[in-house]
Order: sequence, then structure tokens, then C-alpha cells
Amino acid sequence: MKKELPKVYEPQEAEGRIYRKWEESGCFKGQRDPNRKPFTIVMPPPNVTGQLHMGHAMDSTLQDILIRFKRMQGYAALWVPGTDHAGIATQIKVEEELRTKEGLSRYDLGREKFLERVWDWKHKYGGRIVQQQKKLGSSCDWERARFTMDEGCSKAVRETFCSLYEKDLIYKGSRIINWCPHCVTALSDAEVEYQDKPGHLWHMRYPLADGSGYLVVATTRPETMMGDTGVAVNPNDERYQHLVGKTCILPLMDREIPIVADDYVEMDFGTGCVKMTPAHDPNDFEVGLRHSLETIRVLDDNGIVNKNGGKYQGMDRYEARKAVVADLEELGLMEKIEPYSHNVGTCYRCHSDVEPLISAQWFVRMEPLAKEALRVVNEGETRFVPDRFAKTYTNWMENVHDWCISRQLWWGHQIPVWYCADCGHMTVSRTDPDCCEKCGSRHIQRDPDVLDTWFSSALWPFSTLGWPEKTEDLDYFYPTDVLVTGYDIIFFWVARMIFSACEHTKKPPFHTVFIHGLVRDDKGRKMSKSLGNGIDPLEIADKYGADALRFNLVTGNSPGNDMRFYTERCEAMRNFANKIWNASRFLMMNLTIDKCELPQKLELEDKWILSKLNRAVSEITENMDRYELGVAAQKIYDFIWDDYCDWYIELTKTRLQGEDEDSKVRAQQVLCCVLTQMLKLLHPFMPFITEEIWQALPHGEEVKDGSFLMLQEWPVTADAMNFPAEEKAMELIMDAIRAIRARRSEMNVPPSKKAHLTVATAETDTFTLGVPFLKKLAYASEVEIVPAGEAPAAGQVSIVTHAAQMSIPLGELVDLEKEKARVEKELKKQGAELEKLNAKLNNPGFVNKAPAQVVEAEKERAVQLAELVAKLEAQLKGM
RNA sequence: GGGAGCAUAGCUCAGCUGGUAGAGCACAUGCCUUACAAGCAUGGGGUCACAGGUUCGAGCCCUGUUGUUCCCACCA
Repeated sequence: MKKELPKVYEPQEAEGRIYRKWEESGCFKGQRDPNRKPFTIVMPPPNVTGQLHMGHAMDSTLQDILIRFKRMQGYAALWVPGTDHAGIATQIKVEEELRTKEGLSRYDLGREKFLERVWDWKHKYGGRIVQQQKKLGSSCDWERARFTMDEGCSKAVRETFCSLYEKDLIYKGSRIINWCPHCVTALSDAEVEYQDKPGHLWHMRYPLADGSGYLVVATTRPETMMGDTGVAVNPNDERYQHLVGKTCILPLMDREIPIVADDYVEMDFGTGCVKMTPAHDPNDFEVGLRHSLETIRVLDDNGIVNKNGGKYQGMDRYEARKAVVADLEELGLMEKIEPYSHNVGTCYRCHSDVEPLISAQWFVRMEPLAKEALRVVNEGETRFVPDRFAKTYTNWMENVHDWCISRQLWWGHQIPVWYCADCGHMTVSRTDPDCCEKCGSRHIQRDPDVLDTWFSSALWPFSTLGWPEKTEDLDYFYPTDVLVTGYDIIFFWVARMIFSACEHTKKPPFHTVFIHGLVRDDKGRKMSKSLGNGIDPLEIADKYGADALRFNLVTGNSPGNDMRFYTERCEAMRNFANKIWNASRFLMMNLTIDKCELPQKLELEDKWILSKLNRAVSEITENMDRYELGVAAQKIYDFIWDDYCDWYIELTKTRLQGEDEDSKVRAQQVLCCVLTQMLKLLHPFMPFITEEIWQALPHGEEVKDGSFLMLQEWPVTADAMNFPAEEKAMELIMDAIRAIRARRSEMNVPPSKKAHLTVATAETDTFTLGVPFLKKLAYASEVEIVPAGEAPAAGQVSIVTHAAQMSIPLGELVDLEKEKARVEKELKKQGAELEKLNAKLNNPGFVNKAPAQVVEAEKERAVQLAELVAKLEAQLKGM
């Protein structure tokens, strides 16, 4: 029953077809099953209108590998996909389009109309990234796909907000926040990226009010001076102690401001005098509170100087800076200007300079929430892989400030708070109220702001499973198991999911956080739109196959570390896919059976490969369990390429092409069984090609159509499949083959030139079994086995291994001097190794203290080495 | 200022609990051996950054040094 596979594997054609079959069969569905343990992953939701980039590809590949592995292990596996409304990012995109295409701003349209446009946009592009995920083979339960602004998630957000408000964990307050004048919204601390930027330190003279001179303040931000309401010095600074309590005149504004003493001021930085601008600097704000300084805001929401800025009103902050500096210089009040590089906060979305300013916003009180979030990680209920990221997490969580959650945007979850125009009361409600809950007035107005996007993402692991309803899904699949994400969003997202889950579900949202690094370009740079160095995963998948892309992304790097993306590596992985394809093709071409079962009788080489496979299974499973996916992948690669293809297939060829029908069938069976197991091991990594091959293999009657490799059981190890003696014996023969090939290669003898081979060995039985292999793989015309110690005939090329001394009559082809030099070199090398080993064995410390099995192994090695050295010496003597 | 990572072959990186230093690519030589030239065979190439220490034994553990990357932090 021969089946033929096409000559070349075409991923482009196969992948779409296979994915459709999987999807139609419903095998991605996460099904509650009381007899199985659940295994749940929620996908980090990509921006709904985004495009799949290499980072997503890596993230999804890792998740898909885990979910497929667990599914094969018999878990009720569920991978919940979804998308994020991505407040600022999406709103900016739509505004951008509105501006360029219609010349309109969102205000021209009004809130309602604008939101319609954003929803249109969402409907237009929202499906794109889902389709792109499918190309990679992601086995998500697409029917459960969620969106952070769908009904259920919105309900979860509302419930969370109200419940936190009721517990006094959410409050509204006027505080210094980070403001992006470009996006015109508040930001949380996490959304500010600090960049070192060259600037200046301006030393400005502020005249003392009593006319006795002036003091000099140093600042990096002269444009905020109109909002200065004081000057601070260190209380211990002798230079200025006499000035404390006095006042000075704020230049350009002619306002009298107090001089105060505060520990915050460092004596040895700048001049030791600091201008205080409580409305535009977080430190100054704190100092201002301590000394009851006035708060004067001089910049508006767009970063333009407002009416408090005197003559600078209407200028943008950078213009104002220039003007202020110029004016001070003209007045002779600029003492000096130093170049100074400092950390400037920028918006993580648009990278404009962030303006710290005082504003009324909503905050989440972090201290009580952080406590439990720290506990679950410290006590190991939630574990980071690699564990060093737990430190990153706890460090952040221990120092976290209250979280500013209100955003002055329209796209997002609108804050469920209504203000009463009559009594001023705030009504916070799970359902939209029509009157003030306190005074009953109907003059109520909803807070126009929306919540931080991350506020809804923080609920993702449980909101996607039905929370706040008590659903069966929530009961069964929650808490989830592993969260896979990049280290760059630990603060944004992971931390917030953990404390949110602890607060609302009383359980950590997952037991493991599996952190990966960034995918960089081949020069090690971050892939970015502005650099134009991004590599499109879909193009790569198209060209080399999704399997090759996946394998590339998972090998050659280790957990938590960045990787460089080399397209050439994809080529190597495609070659690997092709290797398996051809191995399978070879098997199909030789197949005469319609079902593969391990035969009762096994040959030496069969036992060797089965034993190797058995160990591979156990090691690979262990690596998978420990999230060492790259190591696991490498082991599968090595086993398939080296052990199976390069050796086992070659070893079976004589049987497959021979006359002995029984032996032929048994070889087919073992080949087929091992291939099947390999396909299973490889499947999580390369789902498409393995499925394609598996579908073509004969499975007998019991496996019907529509049964997929992806649903088969993950291989398990069996003691009955350990054959240490056969493994060892086979290795002796392989050593001999390698040695002969090496010698022939050095002498440039082509494989077509067969030679008579004499083997002097103590392992007569083993080498007798090895005769066909020596013939085929060591190009021997005849193999003659003689007792060990028998000297080779004169004029023969001698080849020695641990177990054998072999000779072939190719003497006339050898340059004797060269040959002598080679043997000398080899002898020297092996002799040195033996000496080292003997020293070790003569060291009582080693013999007494090292584990017995290590000592035994070294002893045996020494015996073998000694034999080898003796043979080499004898050989050299005879030359 | 605090914290973390990295330093291993020409390049990019693995190396899991300390026990004979690995892969891919590149390079050299020979092979169209009826699965695969996207292949096969063979080979060259490493003071595991440096200096100490622990250990019978260190690429791996400890201390320090140098170089480098990143994260966090309110010195204007």
C-alpha cells in the first residue's frame, strides 16, 4: 500500500489547507471536561487595528507551542485570543485619517460621531490581525475571541471601577500628573519614557526684595518661571541661611515670592537655590505643600502659556523658553548658561516631551493592592520564568505610586461617574443613573474622560472567562496557567493583572509568567516603523513556511533574552523541514505495510534508535516542562537529522533493499514508528508539516479520517525501550565507520572505490552484526573479522578505534610521511588525554570524593584510551 | 543613584543539577552514493573577557576588575 508524497513540500499550499481543516473540525475549542485537567492561556491582546509584527509572531509561537504540547498531553487546553481597543493608539490613528482626508478634528465631529468613526475603523481592520495569527498556525479558540470593549469586558470594567470606588481604592484628586500636550491627555507613570536629552542649565538671578542683592537659581526649564511661587534652599546651607524667610522678586513677572528652607534641596548641585514651580514639577509640588506655597499653572493643556504667563501668553512652551531666556539676558539677569544633559520624560505613544502639571484626575490607590500582589509572587504562588524577572516585578511593586487611570480621550471605557450640578455629589454607578443619588437632581453630567487602556487589559484573564458573572468557564478554566509576554510590558500589564486578579477574584490570575525578549533586526536594533527595519513575519512565513519561521523564533535564544532575527536562519529551518519531508518520502516509497506497529523481533540498529528515541522523549518532555523550548527544539532537530536521517535510515537501507521479507517489514515498522513519535515531538514547533506527513502515514483501521496529529498523545518513555548494550555496540560500529570515512577522505579516495576491510577486534559478535553497515557506509567490498591483536599485513592502511584495529589495502595511495605525521599527531593528542585522565584517577581526592559512577566512567574511558594509545604506538613502530 | 543582563569558534548564539567545549551560518576538501545538492562525507577553527577564591574537578558556584546593553529613580 504505497503512498507517494509530492517531491517537494510546499508550505504555502499546505498550511492554509491544513489550518482550515483544523478549524473546521473544532479541535481548537477549549472544552470543559471534568475528567481532564484544564490548561489555559490568555493571549496578550494585540491592538485591534494593529498589524502582526515579529514580536507578536514570537509571542504567539511560544504560546502555541505550550498549548499544543499540553493538549497532546491530555489537558483540556484553552487558548483565549482577543484584541485590545488600545485607547490612545487607535484614537490617534483615526484622528490622523480624519485630518488628512477630511481636514477635520474630532471636535468638529463631536464625541458621538467620532466614536462611530472609530468603531467603523475597528470593524474594518479588527479582523486583520486575527487572520494574520492564523497564518502562523495559532491554535486559539477563535470562537471565544474577545475585545476589551465588548459587552462583557465593559461590564467587568464597570464592576471593577465601582467596586474599587466603594472600597475607597479609587479616588479623584488634584495632583501632579504626566501630561502629553500632543495627545492632550494625562498619562500614568508607566506610560512615560525617559530619554537623556542634551539641554542647558540656566543660572538666573532673582533680585532680593530688600534690594540687598540677588540670589541665583539654576533651572533646566526657564519657561516655567512665570509659575514660580518661591525659592528653596537647604536649611543647613550657610550661604543662604540669612535669606530664609525673606522674599525675592520674580523677574519678568514682578511678583514677590518667599525664600524657604527645605531638605529636598541639594547644597552641592547647581547654585544651591532652586526655583519652586509647584504647578509644574512634582518635587516642587511637595515642597509647596510643606511651605504653603501658591500653585500657579502657566501652561495649558496644549503646552501653550496661559493667561498666568503675562506677556508670554499664547506662546508654545519652547518659544516661551527662548523668549524668557532672551529677556533675562537683556535685563542682565542671566548669570550663565551651562550645557547640561538630563532625563526628559516623553509620551510612550507620540514621544513628545511630557509636561508634569497639576490636574484633577482619577487614581487607583496602590499601596493596599500592591501588598497582596507582592505576597503571591514572594510566596511563589505566581512564578516568573526566568525568575530574575520576579525581582523586576517586586522592585516596581514595592515603589509603585498611585495609578492615574483617567484619560482625556473619547475612545475607551467612559468613567461611570456623574456629577450633580446642584449639590456637587458624585454618583458612581453600575447602571447609568438619571438623577443624583444624593439630592435627586436631574442636572447630572457624566465624567467625559475614559479609563486607561491598561485598566481593562488588567482584567483580561478573568473578564474573558465571564467575570463578573459566575460562569462555568470561569470556574473551570480560571485561574489560568501560563501568561506569555515580553519583559517590556511587565509593568504595564503583568503587574496590573496580578493585583487586579488578587483583588477581584481573590486568586492570582496565573501560576507562571513566561517572559521572552524582544526580536531585533540583524544588527541588534529594535525593529521599528521609523527605522523601517521591521521584518514582516507574514512575508517570511510565505517564503519559508510558518513552520520554519516558528522554529527560527524558538531556537537559538534563551528565555528572557533578546534575539536577532536572521533571515538566513529561516532558510536553515526550511531546510530542516525539507529534511523531514524527504525522510518521510523515503519511507513512503519503501512502505509495503498499511499499519505501523513495533515488531517483536528487533535488530541491533532498531534497538539503538529506539533507545535513543526513548531518551530523547524524556529529555525533551523535561525541557518542555521547564519552559526551555529552545533546548527542546534543538534536541528534536538533532535527533531527527543526526540520529534518524544520517544514521538510522542509512542503516536500514540494506534491509529495505534486501531479500529478507521479514527483515524488510520490520525495518519499515521501526522506521515508521520512530517517525511517528518524532512527528509528535516536533508537532508543537512545526505544526503544519508534521500534520501533513502524519496524514499521509498509514495508521491502520482504528484511526479514521478527520483525526489529527494535533490531537494525538504526546510520547511517553518506557523502560522496555531502553537498550544500553545495543546502544553501546552500535556506537562501536559507528565509530569504526566514521574512522574509515575520515581516513578515506584524507586520502581522497572516492566512495566508488571499494576496498577489502580487515577488522581485528575483541568485539567479534558486534562487528559481525556490523558487516553490512561497514560494507555500505564504510565502502568495504569484503569485511574480514579476525581476533584482536592480529597485526595488519604490510602495506595496509591501518585505522584504529577503541574497539578495533582495521586495515584496508590502499597503501599505494598514501604518502607515508604524511601518514606518519598524522599518526604521530593523533598519538600525541590521545596520549595527552590519557595522561590527564590517569592523573585524575591517581588523585585520591577524585577517587574518594567524586560520585562512584563518575569514577567508573572515567576508569572505563582510561582503559579504552590506553588500548587506543597502544594500538597507535604499535602502528607507528611498524611504519 | 539603585537593579538586572551580557562577554564562549570568523559571525549570531546554545550549553539544563559543576564531570571529555556545542549548533546554525561562514570556511576548506571530496562526493550528482536511486529520500533530500534546501543534500552527503570529512576537516580547520575556542586561554569560555580579566584576576583571585571554593572544589577531587569550574564555561557553570563565590569575590573583585574591565567592557557593554537594558530597566528603574523626583537632584532643579
